[in-house]
Amino acid sequence: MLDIKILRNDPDRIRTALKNRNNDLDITPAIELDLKRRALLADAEQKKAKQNEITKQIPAMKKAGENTDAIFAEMRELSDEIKEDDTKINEIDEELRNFMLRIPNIPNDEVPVGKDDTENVEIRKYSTPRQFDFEPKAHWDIGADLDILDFDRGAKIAGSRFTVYKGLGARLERAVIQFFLNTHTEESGYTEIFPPYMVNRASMTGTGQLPKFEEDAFKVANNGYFLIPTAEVPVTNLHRDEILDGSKLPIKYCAYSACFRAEAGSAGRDTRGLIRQHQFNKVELVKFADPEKSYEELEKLTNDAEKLLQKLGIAYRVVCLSTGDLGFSSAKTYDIEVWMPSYNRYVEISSCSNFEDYQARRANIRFKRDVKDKAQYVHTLNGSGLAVGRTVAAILENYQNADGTVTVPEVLRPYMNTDVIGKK
RNA sequence: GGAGAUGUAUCGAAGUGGUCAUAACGAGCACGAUUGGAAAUCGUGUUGUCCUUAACCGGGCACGUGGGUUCAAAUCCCACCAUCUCCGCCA
Repeated sequence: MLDIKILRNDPDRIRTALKNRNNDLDITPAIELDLKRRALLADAEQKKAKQNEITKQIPAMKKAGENTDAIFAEMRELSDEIKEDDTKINEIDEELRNFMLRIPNIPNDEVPVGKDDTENVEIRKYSTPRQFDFEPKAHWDIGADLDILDFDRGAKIAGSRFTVYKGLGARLERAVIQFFLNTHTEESGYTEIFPPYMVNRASMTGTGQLPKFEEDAFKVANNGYFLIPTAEVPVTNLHRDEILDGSKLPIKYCAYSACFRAEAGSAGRDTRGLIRQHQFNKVELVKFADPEKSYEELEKLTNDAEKLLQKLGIAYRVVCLSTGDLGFSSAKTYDIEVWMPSYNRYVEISSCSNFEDYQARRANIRFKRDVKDKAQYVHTLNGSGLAVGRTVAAILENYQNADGTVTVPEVLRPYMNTDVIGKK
């Protein structure tokens, strides 16, 4: 959520941001609601002040034996008026809040202005795509041929966009998770969290998934909870409604979780393989940072995620998302894209964002530099480190051999207990 | 799932319809006094948020959350949430 003061004092800044995002939302109604709200509020508060003052005198009047009938009648009327005002204010409040929750974050000045993902800017590249001296297969074919991925049975027992991992496939998925978490905790200083996979509405609102993107989430029928679309939701909300100790910043968490996405609106896209599933595994990195250092922390976080692909020895590139492709809550995002031979292009495997105080304001996460200081909002950041299913897909494709087997990347061998995934 | 209890500031805790939410009392914390220095002791200070204002001042709201009753609610009523204890069920 944006600071309402920006709406009051510098609405054009929001208008520009919306325009750069290709968002045609008109904020005029919000400005009017805010004005109306403040006028009503001033009126109601004046009435309440009067009510409080007279109420204070009543015990003395009663003690003195004075007749209070007239004053009670007058007060009843005042009380009714106040209730009426309060009802109106509450309605406007909710309407305004709802509106504010649907205004996306303002992109950072450094973010390239662009209409969509074609105008993202490549920042750097690691290694070069592997050149094959045979016709490489797509990971879904490799997985099926090696009997380690079972898409048909995934569809049978659940539905489309669900996959069963089997044998060394299941083990590879688990190895990747282990490798990621161990690297983050042992080398990069993150504290591991294992969060709930279901969260309440307040948590989903805190990180920005609600109210605008409710149709993208799975909702649990009998308790109204949501299946998490990413560990970002429970982990960022760990500190919802808290005031953090400034000397402890940055707080760095990593978390493995399954992630659940309805993938509404992406029917027909990436229907084959592991790229777009209703349930997938991901290791997420989350930081709570001092506003003055958050962009420094974004670079570090992105590097922490990149390190995994370097260790795995797979080509990737980092792009800075343009305003037209930037996520709703984010002020700046780097995507890490891994080389995927079947797509013959780079495919997103991580998205590293600085949300500045946008999520912190929604989730009310603050900090004090010193005990005497006033609490201020932290900056929240997160990034995938990395998407596990897509990593497995990238490994299968980039490490495949002419005979149909797949070489296990060096760093995963301790977890896999084999050098090669071969036919049985 | 059943029964009971609890929810007040940083923590413990008092307050059961108005004169104690500028929230008693105790602790913590900050500053000061005392001291060679510390402990102990003494003193002073210490909630958040919203509206208004250049600022000061002023005002509103908040006793788990949301409603209701009342001229007036921490206090009475209803619903919900969380925690604890016991019972049942369960990996």
